[in-house]
Amino acid sequence: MTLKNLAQRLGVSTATVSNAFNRPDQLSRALREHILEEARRLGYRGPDARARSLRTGQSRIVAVVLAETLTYSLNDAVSSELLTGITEVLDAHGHTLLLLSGRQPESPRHADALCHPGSASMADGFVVYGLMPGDRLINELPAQRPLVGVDFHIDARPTVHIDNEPACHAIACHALKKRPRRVGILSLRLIDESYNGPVSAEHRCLDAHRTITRSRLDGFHRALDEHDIDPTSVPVWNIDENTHAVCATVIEEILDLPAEQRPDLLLCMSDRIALTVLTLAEQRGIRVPEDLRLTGFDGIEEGQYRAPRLTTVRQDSIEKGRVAARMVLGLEPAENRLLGTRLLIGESCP
Amino acid sequence: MTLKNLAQRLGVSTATVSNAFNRPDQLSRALREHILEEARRLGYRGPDARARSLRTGQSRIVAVVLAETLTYSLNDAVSSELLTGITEVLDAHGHTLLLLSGRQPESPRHADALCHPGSASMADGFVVYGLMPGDRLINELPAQRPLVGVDFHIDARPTVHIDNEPACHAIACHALKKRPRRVGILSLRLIDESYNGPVSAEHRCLDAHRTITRSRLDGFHRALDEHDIDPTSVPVWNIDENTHAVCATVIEEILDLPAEQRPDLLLCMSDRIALTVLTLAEQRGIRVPEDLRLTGFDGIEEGQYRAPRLTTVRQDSIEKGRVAARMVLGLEPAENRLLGTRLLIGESCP
DNA sequence: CTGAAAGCGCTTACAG
DNA sequence: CTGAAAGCGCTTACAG
Repeated sequence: MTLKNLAQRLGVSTATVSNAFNRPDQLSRALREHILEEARRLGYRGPDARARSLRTGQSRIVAVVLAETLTYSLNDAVSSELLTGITEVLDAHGHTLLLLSGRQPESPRHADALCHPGSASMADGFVVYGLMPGDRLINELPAQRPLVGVDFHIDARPTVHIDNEPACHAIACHALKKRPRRVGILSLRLIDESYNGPVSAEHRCLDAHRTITRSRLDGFHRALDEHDIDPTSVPVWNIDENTHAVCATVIEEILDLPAEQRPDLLLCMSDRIALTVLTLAEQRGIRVPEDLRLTGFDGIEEGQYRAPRLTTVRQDSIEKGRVAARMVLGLEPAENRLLGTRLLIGESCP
Repeated sequence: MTLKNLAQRLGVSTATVSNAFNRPDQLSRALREHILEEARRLGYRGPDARARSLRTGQSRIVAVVLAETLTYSLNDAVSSELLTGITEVLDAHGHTLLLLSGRQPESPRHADALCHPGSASMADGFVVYGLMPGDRLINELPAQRPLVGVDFHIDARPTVHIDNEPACHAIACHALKKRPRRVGILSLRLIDESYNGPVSAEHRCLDAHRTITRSRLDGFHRALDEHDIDPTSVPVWNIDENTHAVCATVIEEILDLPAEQRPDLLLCMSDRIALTVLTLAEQRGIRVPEDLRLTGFDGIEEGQYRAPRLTTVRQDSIEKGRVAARMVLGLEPAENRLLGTRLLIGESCP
């Protein structure tokens, strides 16, 4: 059943049927009702989105391109919040969300795929979240359509960011008010290879301008400096994926150090990391904050209803998503935006 | 830049350019390479997905229609696992995921929207997850395209289910081996209105054939019966949304009952509920399992790395998603499927 | 308020 | 291996 079919059966032109669905003001109320009723009766569900999008050049679809795997992004609280904010705006404006992933789990796709934008070119606009592994995917997206980066910079495109460096400086300053015997930093992906464990001089760090982890590390280091602790003396552990399972392997290594080598303050770059420390410390009878103080980053819900609550930086990822979506839809100027954060003092580092 | 443009510039027909992108075997290797190279040089990113989908009738997009709000679904561990399983299969077969929600947060959309399938008609197939509020949305979807229900039944369509009744019977039997003084049931949405609190005779329950909560309740009741406990004597609390915040209001009410009225065994229909009980009980100095035994449902990760681990039913939602996606793509027969579950004994109810 | 006609950008038999 | 042509289902000026 097509619009043309329907028009023939009803003895009107296709333009009239189209108007019945799209421009109520272009035909009489009675005729419109008649057409809609007959459409329903004959099983015509309305104009086909494929044809419509070709004709109008608009699909009412916005794609979110996620740097991480979809599996990760769907299960991570921060990514989920971002998506929540994006969909909130899209919903309100009659758009829907297409999910694309930059980091395919294992896709030995045929070489042909290289020259195909796939369903990406369906979307009216794009939100790109996180540092993509390579620029290939981004270069395949239609260059003329709006594209907004979140949490990392793309040349010649607007970005939505938070103030990572000052936020980390602030939380570290709070933590360092009470002088620790030994500090450690648990970092999210800081280096350019898949690796979990202590970072040493040989490791090649990711480009500072493009990653949030470098900014966060800079904030920590500035605070350490100001408190007369040599940043180079503070060990940094790299965690390649922000999941309980991956965090746990690195953290166990740290918590199982002899008590005199174990840090009594851990600055973590995510709440997920800090929460995993909390759980594993509990299991080992290490008391937080008495034996080990702990800061997180993100301010996710899970960190705020457990006891002890995390001391952390609250970032409003939902708002980040809203802003990005509004830029893509042209509802606000497409320019770089820096969103603020808030220090949250919990019991994990009072 | 269009395919036609490109063909003109290169002095070949549009068919040849199209074949260069889609059917490598239809032209010489040298010509193909030449075309692809020139395409790149001239900024042509490959055939437009909109036109292609109109022509071929395939968009390589599969839509997931979620009964709950996207906000909820993206933040819930079980929904996220389902989506993970779906995207895994879609990715492997070159499809992408479109997210639709049945339960719009607040959308006073103009009446016109009623007669529009919107971008839904873009998709090649549909996975519908959970009981939709009303059949309207489903009836708007193109009837000829594959559609698979998950966790609830749609007339004349295949469904992927788990064995809710037997699973709940089994976990309740386990819990009732040690006779409780007083049992309570914490149920997910069981009644046909937004309500949080004790369920009484006046409440209208949702249709038994369509909801998983009724099946789960039946399983609990059968076990109670077999253990000589009158099911009608066991209070049931309704929780309208499976989030920490909503669960907490109901649970606080229960935990704050005088000790002699408070249940010492709570059968919960989700791990989220059970975990919230755990957190709130901890805060009140109620010991689990000594003062209060607790069972969950789902087997989400968060329940298995905390101490005490939850006693729960593990359902493999990722597999549920895989199966549903494979059915939609026609990779396996579109027929009703019942997936098994596994009883997980943790310390919350040994 | 209604209809005839062009064309969105592509793919696919089909003829050469 | 290549090209000319039809047509996927719709929307939109435009003329009446």
